[in-house]
Amino acid sequence: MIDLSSRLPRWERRKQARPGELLDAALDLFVERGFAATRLDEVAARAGVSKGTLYLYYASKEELFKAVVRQNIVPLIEAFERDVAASQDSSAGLLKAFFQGWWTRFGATKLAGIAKLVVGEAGNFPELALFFQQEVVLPNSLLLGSIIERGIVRGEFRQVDTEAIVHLWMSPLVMRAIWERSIQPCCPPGFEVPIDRFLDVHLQSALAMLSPAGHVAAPVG
Amino acid sequence: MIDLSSRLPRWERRKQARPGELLDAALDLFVERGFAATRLDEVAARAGVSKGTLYLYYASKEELFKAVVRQNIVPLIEAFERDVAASQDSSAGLLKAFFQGWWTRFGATKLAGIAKLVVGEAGNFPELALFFQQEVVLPNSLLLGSIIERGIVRGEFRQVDTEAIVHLWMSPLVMRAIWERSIQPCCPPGFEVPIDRFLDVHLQSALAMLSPAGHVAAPVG
DNA sequence: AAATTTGATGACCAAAGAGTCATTTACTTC
DNA sequence: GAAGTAAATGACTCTTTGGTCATCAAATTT
Repeated sequence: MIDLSSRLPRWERRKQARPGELLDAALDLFVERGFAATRLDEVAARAGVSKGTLYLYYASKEELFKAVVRQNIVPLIEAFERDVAASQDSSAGLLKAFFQGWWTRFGATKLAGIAKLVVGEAGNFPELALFFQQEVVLPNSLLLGSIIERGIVRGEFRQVDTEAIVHLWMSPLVMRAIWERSIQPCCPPGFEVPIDRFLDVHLQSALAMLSPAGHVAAPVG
Repeated sequence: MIDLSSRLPRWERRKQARPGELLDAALDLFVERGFAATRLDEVAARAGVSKGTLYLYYASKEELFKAVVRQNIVPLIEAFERDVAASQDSSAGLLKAFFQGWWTRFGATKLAGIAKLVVGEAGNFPELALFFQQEVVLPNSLLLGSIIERGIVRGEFRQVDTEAIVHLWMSPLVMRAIWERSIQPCCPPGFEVPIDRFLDVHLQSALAMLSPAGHVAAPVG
């Protein structure tokens, strides 16, 4: 005997809520498994719907991924840009805020998993890599570059090779973020360098190089 | 009409040569496509044999990968260690040689593709990540650390947080190597910072921080 | 030159997984 | 409350691929 009176509807129509729920589920799974290894069945299941429903809202796996980036990372960068533009701080303080802000708002969050994914799978999905470069990497590089140029213009920093420096200084941040999500979790025993110590040394090295009274390194070899 | 007299044997028995040929083919494909996306059929085809033959020599895809690393990267690091141990140069010169040697012998070669692969797929293949960490990353870090310690002991460098510095200074090298094999190839138009300029700025920054007369960065924030 | 050994093959299997679509059913409208 | 709309389903197709194994045939031995 089945109790028909208490039967719940098998599903609900929730056109407004579905896209966001699917995007959240997709973010989690893309970050956990990468792009190729994420199963759309599983994304749908985590969002509480069937795979067919997912295709109702996103035309393909790639479109789903782009939507995840657009919802989560693009606005983050835009907020970052506004903060920098509005800052009244010294350029050195702004630089410190950039490094720390980058880490706490991006590097330390699950969003950094997206960066790892793109780097690892760019070769197999060039479309996604191009999209990420244009929407995320480039704006971020320009932002850091603008901070450095601001310092130079104001006479707070000495003249430097801004373009090279931007890449040089993003490297430790990006690398650390990737590392914590790839090899490190597989290697439990070793005590790692705490992030504070790491960021500290990084900032120290950066400010040393920008100091207008900057010393000259001894020529080598 | 088929000319039977010129018919070649359908295959040859070449127990000695097969493993090396399979390893070379596997290296190329792992680097091109990554671990998960590399097809064993294709590895076998590139080595001129069938998939069944591949399994005659390597028990699984993972074992094949480990064999590739053992043959190509492990000896490279050992040679590197010998070079450093035998060096009569100043510690600053040794450091420069390490950065440049790392780049020319590893970063600029297809072997760097293996590093990209491991970073990107560590989450899905923890065994491989652990193996790579132990056989490649750790020895490399220890080697760079030993150079820094050597300089400190000799009084050529000031005291620093060696552990943090090792990670900080490997980051730009590894990141650049990964970058050139992931996102950069997808984004043709932009002129990139040439590697010489990049390594130059990197070394400059490193030596600045190690200088015994090292300046003190102005406190910020 | 027959018998034996073993390197090599390729058809095969089972397990995924991306994307499709005929059908069902929760809501809306009148 | 009947009819209509569209949100949601889930079974299905088509393809791919790691790994197996019965069989074949090139060397080697006797």
